[in-house]
Formats: sequence, C-alpha cells, structure tokens
Amino acid sequence: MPRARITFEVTDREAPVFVISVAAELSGMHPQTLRGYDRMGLVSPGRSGGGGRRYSVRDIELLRTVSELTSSGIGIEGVRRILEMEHQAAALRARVAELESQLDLALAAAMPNLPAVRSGSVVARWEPTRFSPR
Amino acid sequence: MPRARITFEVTDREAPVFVISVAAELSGMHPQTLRGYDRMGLVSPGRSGGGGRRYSVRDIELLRTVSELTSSGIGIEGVRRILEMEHQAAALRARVAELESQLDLALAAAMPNLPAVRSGSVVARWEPTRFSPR
DNA sequence: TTGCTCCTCACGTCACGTGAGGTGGC
DNA sequence: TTGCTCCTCACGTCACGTGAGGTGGC
Repeated sequence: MPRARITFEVTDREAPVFVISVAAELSGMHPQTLRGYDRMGLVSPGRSGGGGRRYSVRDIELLRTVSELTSSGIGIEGVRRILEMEHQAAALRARVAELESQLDLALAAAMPNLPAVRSGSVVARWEPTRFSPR
Repeated sequence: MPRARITFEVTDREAPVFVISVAAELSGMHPQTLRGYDRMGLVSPGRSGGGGRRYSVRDIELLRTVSELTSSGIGIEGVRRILEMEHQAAALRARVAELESQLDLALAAAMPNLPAVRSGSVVARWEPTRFSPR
C-alpha cells in the first residue's frame, strides 16, 4: 500500500521542524554528512529538548546550496567562503537598488516637468556638465 | 659573496616577463604547482617563442591570491568560483560608486541653493515624500 | 518492541602538491 | 657544459563522505 503523499506549507521559515532523517531526504544528503556539517559549523540546526537536531526550511535551503557547491567539487572551506561572499554580494545588490530608487526621486525633483522615468534609461541622457554647479 | 639585490619596476603589468622559476619564487610556490595551475586553466601565463611560460605582474598577483586561498584549505574549484565572484563583486562596487556620484549630481541639481554634499550624508535627510511629484 | 536519535572510529576515494626521471633548446 | 625549460608518472597526505557499531529516549 503506497504511503500518502503529505504536502504542507511552513509559514515560519526559521522554525526548527525537520528531524535529521527528513532533512537528509529533503536535501538529498546522508544524515552523517549533515551531522558533519553541523560539527563544522557550516549548517547548524536547532535542537529539541532531548538533544535531537531540528532543521528549519532555511536550513534545508542552505543545505541544498551546500550540496550543489560540494557536488561541483568545492570543499568545505571553499563553501564557507563562497556563502560569505554571496552574503556580501546580496548586500551590494540591495545597495544598488536603494541608490537607483533614490536617484529616480532626485531626478524627478531636479526635473519636475518630466514624467518619472527609471534611472537606468536616464543615465545615457544625464550629462554631468549640464547640471553640475560650477 | 652575496648576490646583488635587483629592484626594478614593471610598467606594463600585463607584460609576460617572468620565467617560471622566478614566478615560483615571487609567488612562493613550487614550479610544478604553477604548471599544474596552468594546465587547469587557473593561471595561464604567456609563452615564449621556444614554448617556455612567461608570467606577467598580473599573473604573479593572481598566483598570490590563489596561494592565499589554497593555503587556507580551499581547493582549486573553490578558488575558481571565488575569483569569479570577486570579479562580480568588483563590478557591483563600481556600480555603487557610479550611482553615488550620479546621485550627488542629481541632488545638486534638485537643490541648487545648497552646497554640494556627498550623497552618503544626505540620505538621512532625504525624505521621498518631500520631493516626489504626486 | 520498533525506529528513530545520538556519538565515535575507520575506511575508501579523490584532490593536490611535489619529487623523480628523461628531454630539449638558449 | 651548465642550468634552465618542457613533459608525464607516481607517491604521500589530507579532506570528505559514509558505513559500522554501540547508546539512549520517545
């Protein structure tokens, strides 16, 4: 008799809900490997009262990323560094987005007669010498 | 009799000037290791007419970076990926700098009575609702 | 009791650095 | 001739995944 397929949604992505065997299945890795990653501080899940590991959805996603990297021949230290850099890159991308929207607003204020335009398309028309105060 | 210490400056950082033994000494690595990196396509120097490798200053710098990464336990594939990400991060930083200077100009144009200020210090005072056209 | 969890130890495999061995051209 | 270069092959070491073995709590 086939087991019922159970589908559900976890609303809190940080909630420690998955036991190690389930986390291993969801991430496609061996439970021992997950224990190793925890020991190395690479992916450290929460713990239950009894001492068992409890993985969150966030942890599963991290594990999948780690799995992709290691299966492409990257070792643990490399993965560690890459995750760190990915974090920094995300911050930079956020900063770019923030600056772009500020630039949009500033351009709208500088040229009130023009309709609001995306800064990306304005850049080519934006000649510093035309606006810079001498 | 001690050998004279020869110091000089290479103006063209891309010029293929160092023979493999010198490159190995400058980067603190074994010549065989450098040959391996070349074979893997990680750091590929130019070649002389006779087929010998000729490393540029740029190559030496790359080798030093690789050396730092590998000595911290990161394997070749990890190094490859990290160099790639570092490249992307540099592009993002350049984009941030570009946007910041454009924002400076736009703010100067929007507020001609204020002295030019760095966008970084203006951000806190910049309230979108005050300037955005409704 | 069953099936999970925990842990440590050990083994196989693979990546990587480096030495050896033999070659050829300034 | 000397000292470099080139190459390939092979070995030692280390990292990593995973299996085994024995434990304990829902």
